[in-house]
Amino acid sequence: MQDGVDQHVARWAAFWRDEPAFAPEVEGALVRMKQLLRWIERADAAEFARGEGDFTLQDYKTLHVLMVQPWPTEATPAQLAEAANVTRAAMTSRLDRLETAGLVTRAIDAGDRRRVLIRPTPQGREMWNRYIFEGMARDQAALEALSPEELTQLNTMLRKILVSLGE
Amino acid sequence: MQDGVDQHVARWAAFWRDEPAFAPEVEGALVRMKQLLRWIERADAAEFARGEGDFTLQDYKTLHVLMVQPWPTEATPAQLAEAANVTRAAMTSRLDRLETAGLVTRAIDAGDRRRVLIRPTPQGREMWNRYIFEGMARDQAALEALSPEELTQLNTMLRKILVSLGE
DNA sequence: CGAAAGTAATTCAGCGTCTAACTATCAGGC
DNA sequence: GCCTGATAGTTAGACGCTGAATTACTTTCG
Repeated sequence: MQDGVDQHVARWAAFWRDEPAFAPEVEGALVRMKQLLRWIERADAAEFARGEGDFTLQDYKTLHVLMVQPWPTEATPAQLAEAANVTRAAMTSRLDRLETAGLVTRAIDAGDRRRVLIRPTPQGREMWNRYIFEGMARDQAALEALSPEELTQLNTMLRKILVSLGE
Repeated sequence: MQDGVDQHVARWAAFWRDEPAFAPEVEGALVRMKQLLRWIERADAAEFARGEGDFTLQDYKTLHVLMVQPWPTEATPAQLAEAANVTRAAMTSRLDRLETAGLVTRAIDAGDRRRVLIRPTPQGREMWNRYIFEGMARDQAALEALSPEELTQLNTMLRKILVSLGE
């Protein structure tokens, strides 16, 4: 079996025959991961584009990184920014939108009054529930080509990598 | 062995005990891939942040999707936009920058005069060469936790997934 | 042949994100 | 108890991206 990445990699393997920095299996794996994640991203975007409301994929992702926090479901803007991979400034404006939409609340931390604690409202939880299962179903469909054993192996390898990177 | 994703997944596994849409191994694999790619992205960004020139990581990525084209190294803006995962409008302005920097050329396709063919200049090729090997070395370092056999297995699984998605 | 539909690149307005201040609060040293 | 330095969040201005309209060219078909 072969995919588009194989051809791409084969071309460079021929070109860089004696170049130790070029590792076909490394480049192949990374390009494939990028393509897979992009495919899922597009599927998610398509789903939200269909929806007529003004609840965007970006809003959903912001809400998601909050809902995924350990109990009690709350976090500071800085933590959410880190989890969402955006700057704190960007998170401020994202939270403004979610707050005015009534999906999250802002509360000053009594122990450290510089900090702000973000918590979901009941409507926020409900909104998240409305999309999370469909999203997970799409994720499952995207990986359905793998058997449970293969999926476990895949996780084993990825886990090794992340542990080696110090996460 | 366990990583941060395991804890995260274990929490939700307990919460959604009887929810078929939640597949721990699926969510785990996707979150891990995202984290790995983010780690590499940050390493690349750090490298370019050190450089004092006005050649940005974004410029590099744009140049890269061009250099990676099959011989002869040329492509239309639309192809590059697809490869770089941005809109054509965005690619237009990216190419403006590269063109004024003397790294690529624009030429009207004689066969179809609506099309524009982008080609690297010698300076463009040299600029790309200056960064590509360091980038690949970082990629290799990021995956060094895996043995060659594991790397092959990893690619086998990712290939299966991409083929099943129709790429 | 010539009109209509399609395609490629570009331009432009709107908007989200980033960098760099700025404000408020906390912690440590004299 | 203050001053210094660090930290959390927000604000302001610049920049890049998106989506829609525009221009130029090509293809299709009556």
